[in-house]
Amino acid sequence: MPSSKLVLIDGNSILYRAFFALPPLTARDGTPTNAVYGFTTMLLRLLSDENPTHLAVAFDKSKVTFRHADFAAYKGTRQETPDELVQQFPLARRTLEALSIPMIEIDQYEADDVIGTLAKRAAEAGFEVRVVSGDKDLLQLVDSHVHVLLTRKGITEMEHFDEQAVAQRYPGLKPAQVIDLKGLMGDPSDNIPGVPGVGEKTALKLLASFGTVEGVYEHLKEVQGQKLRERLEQHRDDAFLSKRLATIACDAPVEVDLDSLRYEGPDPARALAWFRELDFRSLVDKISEEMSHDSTSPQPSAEPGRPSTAWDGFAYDVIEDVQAWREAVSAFNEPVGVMMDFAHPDYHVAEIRGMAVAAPKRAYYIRFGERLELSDVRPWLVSERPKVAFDLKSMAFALDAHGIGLTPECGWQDVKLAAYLLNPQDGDVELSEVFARERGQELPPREDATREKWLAYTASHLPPLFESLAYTIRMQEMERLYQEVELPLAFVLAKMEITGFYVNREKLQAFGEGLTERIERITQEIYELAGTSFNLNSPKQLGEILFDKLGLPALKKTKTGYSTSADVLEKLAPMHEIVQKILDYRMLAKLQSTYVEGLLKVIRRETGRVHTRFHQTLTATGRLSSSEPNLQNIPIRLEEGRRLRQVFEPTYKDWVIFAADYSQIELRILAHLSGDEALIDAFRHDMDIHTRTAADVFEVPPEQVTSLMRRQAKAVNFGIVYGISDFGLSQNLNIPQKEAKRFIENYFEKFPGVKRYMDEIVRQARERGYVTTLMNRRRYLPDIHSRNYQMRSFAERTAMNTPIQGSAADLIKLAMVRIDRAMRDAQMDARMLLQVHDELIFECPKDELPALEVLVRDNMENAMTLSVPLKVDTAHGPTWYDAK
DNA sequence: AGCAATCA
DNA sequence: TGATTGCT
Repeated sequence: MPSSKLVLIDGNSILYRAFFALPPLTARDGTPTNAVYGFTTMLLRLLSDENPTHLAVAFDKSKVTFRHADFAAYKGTRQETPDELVQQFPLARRTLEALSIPMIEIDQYEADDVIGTLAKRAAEAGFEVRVVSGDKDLLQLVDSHVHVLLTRKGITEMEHFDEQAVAQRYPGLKPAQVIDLKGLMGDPSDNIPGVPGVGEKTALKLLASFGTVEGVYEHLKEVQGQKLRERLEQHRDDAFLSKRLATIACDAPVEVDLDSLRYEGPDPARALAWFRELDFRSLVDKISEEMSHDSTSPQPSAEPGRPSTAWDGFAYDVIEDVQAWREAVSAFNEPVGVMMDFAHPDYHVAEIRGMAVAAPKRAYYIRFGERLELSDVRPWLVSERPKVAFDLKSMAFALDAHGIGLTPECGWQDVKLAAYLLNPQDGDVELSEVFARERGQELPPREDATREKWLAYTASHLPPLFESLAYTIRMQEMERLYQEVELPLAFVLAKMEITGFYVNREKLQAFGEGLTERIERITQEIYELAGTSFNLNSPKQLGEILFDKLGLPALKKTKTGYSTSADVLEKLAPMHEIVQKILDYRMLAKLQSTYVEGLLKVIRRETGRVHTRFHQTLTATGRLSSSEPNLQNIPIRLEEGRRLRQVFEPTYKDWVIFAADYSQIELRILAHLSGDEALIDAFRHDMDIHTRTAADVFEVPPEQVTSLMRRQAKAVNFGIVYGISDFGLSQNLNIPQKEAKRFIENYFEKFPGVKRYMDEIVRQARERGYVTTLMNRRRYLPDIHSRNYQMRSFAERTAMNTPIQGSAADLIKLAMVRIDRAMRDAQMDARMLLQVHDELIFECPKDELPALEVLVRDNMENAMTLSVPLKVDTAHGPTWYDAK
């Protein structure tokens, strides 16, 4: 049996060294991390190089120690520890916690003393001991079983000192004489005086002759050199004091049992989660690599028939009959990873070939066929047994097509959702990207030939992956957002996608035919006015016609040429009748191509409905997005486009479309977040907020607010929500930037709480590197420190906008989850169809309308309690158009 | 501010 | 990929 090996680390010394040895380094949130980084890399290096059986890190507990009783000025010349280092001590402690490494500190004693005491005890108990520090004083501890590792220039480079190495570094010196050396030399860094004029050379010579400080003074007369003798005589007390100060107390009251320092290796999930939080990317890679190879850390066994973490040797069993399935699944008593084997890359094509079910130590591929059907695994899929998936919404969608309805109560967790909450800026990511980011592991390529193995392999990794994500989510206080909002919402969204929205194809085609006629007519008119035909859809050709041929002024340019955007064309409209026709053409063409043709393409033949996809893990703010088709941008502003909504009908004849939207949700959230009294007051009195803003900003009574004033105030309110810039507002209102600036200044004067909030949130973003929403959804803003004005300003506006937009997203998502549950509880037939950021669209039988209205309004208005009331407007009608 | 779709 | 337009 190999002997026990104890590694003792001088935490303070290493952190101090690391801080000054490494360039500045910060986490995403701006916290300095260079010292912790060095500390951690050193720890990991030690673990792999020394392979300790026992391990501890010692810290100084208090500034005042027993040494100060002896010499008040001890360490008196030390500079104040820099703030950037002070901040890192708690991080170092949490690092040790994450790595499960014991920490020791004792009142009145320094880390040295703890180390000396433990080293001595351990050596007596037959341990090999390694002491790690940056402080040469520790060399006094060296003996045949205690070696000292001193950090070299960097931090991971170590110089190994045994007795021989000490004698080499200080010619002829024994480790025990280190204190005598220091007694004579002193140590300016600790304000230990020593004997002035005695340096290392002289001290070593003296000690070679007389052994100790005591020996020197006993034989003072024999010392060569009168001046030296005089100095020694004069500073006798200093010499003895210095020796005492340098002497490590090997009898400190350390009430720690050596057994309790036994080191079993870190918990990989905790360690990785913590390193991820610190943004130690290279360490995340490194440690996951080490853990998958290091035989001392807990690993799945590599026995025959059992999976190892490595792809090549990965083994899994194929299950094809009910009996084997039951046996396999009943043997799991831990969270199980599940990967569905879709026959098609699009989950809306809900064909399922099989599924992988695996934990780190056992993996199966379940092949569906005659002897085992999906319905056989249904009880397990809907049970409360803990199961981990990647993209639950797609599973819930596909399984529903096979009569298996997953609910939030079914014991599922979702790696994709968890990963999104931790890094929303990455958008919709693949499983392989999460693996790469969280574990530093490359996933093998997904190939047809190894499909089943790939699924089993990845499934086996899902549970630990989820564990580490969940740990960080808890640390960032997003557990409620995950458990009570995003996770249950996935099931709600799956249901909405499954339901779809009925589209009256004939109406839509007729609408399109009307458009075609108008487009043809207007195209001819434009060609006549231009005197030539050209591609109206090409901004380049259009620009040539307008600005070169017709000689209209080019008001704005783009990177590639003239700008022909709507705001430019609107200014040119009075100058030539072709311009308005082009604007009309643009509108009609948009309606035709995007909405009529686009919608017709995605109506499902079988259902006559469109089944949009809601992306729950895409936006940086927490909003949903919608695609194929995007039902979140169906026209409404202009009547001609709005009519398109007439093609969206209820499923059944006697049903209606019901819509409920939050009134001024973002400004209400701003009122709450900022605590601005005027804004809060306005909403408590349910005023028309734009009129009220106009009255304040233009200093007139509300009755005298003109429509222009209200329009301008409305733009200011928008600007405020988006994080105002005078440039942006001037563009919006088509006014000089100076005037826009005055509007904003006026606004902030009337709403000082808003001003304070905006300043504070930007300050917070700078300090922490991120901003948060009401439910602690987080968004990192690394550009907030950019030297580039544009990028920095953008980050600042994002800092102002994200808490507002993101909190609104939190709010409506929470409402959706509750509404879904309430509708199920009440066994209603009504269905939620769409979410459009601040509104929800339903279809329901006419007779359910009153109950649905109450239920929806209640859950939306009371989703959260803010300092202003939440107001919901509702409407209904025979089509979406009529629900206004 | 945040998205998606279309076209060249 | 960029320009444009649709939505909140």
